[in-house]
Amino acid sequence: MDSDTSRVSSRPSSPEVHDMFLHAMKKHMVGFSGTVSSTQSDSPPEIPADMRSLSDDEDDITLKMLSKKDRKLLSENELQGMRLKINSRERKRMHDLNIAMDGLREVMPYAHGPSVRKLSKIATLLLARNYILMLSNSLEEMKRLVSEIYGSGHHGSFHPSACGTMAHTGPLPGHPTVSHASHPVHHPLLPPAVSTAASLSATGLTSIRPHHGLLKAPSAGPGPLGSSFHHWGAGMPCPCSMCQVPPPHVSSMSAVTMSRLTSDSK
DNA sequence: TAGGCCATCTGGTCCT
DNA sequence: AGGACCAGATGGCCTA
Repeated sequence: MDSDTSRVSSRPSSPEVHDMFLHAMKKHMVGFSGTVSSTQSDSPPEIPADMRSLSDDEDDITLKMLSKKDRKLLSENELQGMRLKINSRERKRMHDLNIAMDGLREVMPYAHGPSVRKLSKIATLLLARNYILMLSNSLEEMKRLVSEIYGSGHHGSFHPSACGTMAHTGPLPGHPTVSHASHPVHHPLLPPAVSTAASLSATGLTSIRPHHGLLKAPSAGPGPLGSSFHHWGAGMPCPCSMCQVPPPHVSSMSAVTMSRLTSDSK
């Protein structure tokens, strides 16, 4: 379910069982603060001492609840029951949302190793967006190449002009910079035209904290997200279309090359 | 210790 | 009426 089990497991994920009694008690506490913190209500051991003295006397509570002279109390109890139901629904909703978020994380091309921290929600969403943009660009580029090659029969320019718009700027984290020296690499998880620090901040990516160092290994690259996102270091194939086709020094493209290109880019 | 991230509660709003 | 969705508040956990 939640990939960050170590963290999540430290929290009571479904406190509704033991909470029924706790909430009922808290509602009957005289002078109990209206702002009931979640963690307080979720953690039975944290019941204040004065409250524990009440919890010991369950019969007293039951008596109060059943007392017909205090009809308001009953309605409050009903209210509390409703509140518990609503809280439970909300919890379930958020859990489902987290499950979906985990599903998104799983298909994100960042290193999934145990040494890598889980992407935060905001980072996951932003990276997913940029990844989709990159894939869309790659698809368009591929379409253009195919139509250019098979349409006009012109084999002269292999390097896609779309590369210019994809802003291959810095060395990709995990990528050997040398291999891309003549082939600046666009970062697949960055917006197509945003690789500079300035444009990054414009997209809000730089506003994301490096997430406690997504990579615990200190050998992250110097790129904009180099210290945080080590996408291709864990055996993940770089989805960059340029990394899946022959290097640009192959000036003429043979049919064999093209078939490889199309098959590899799937 | 500050700041980031998170889970949960809660009240409000909208929809069916 | 009940449920889904949302945003604000709150407090815990973790890391730099």
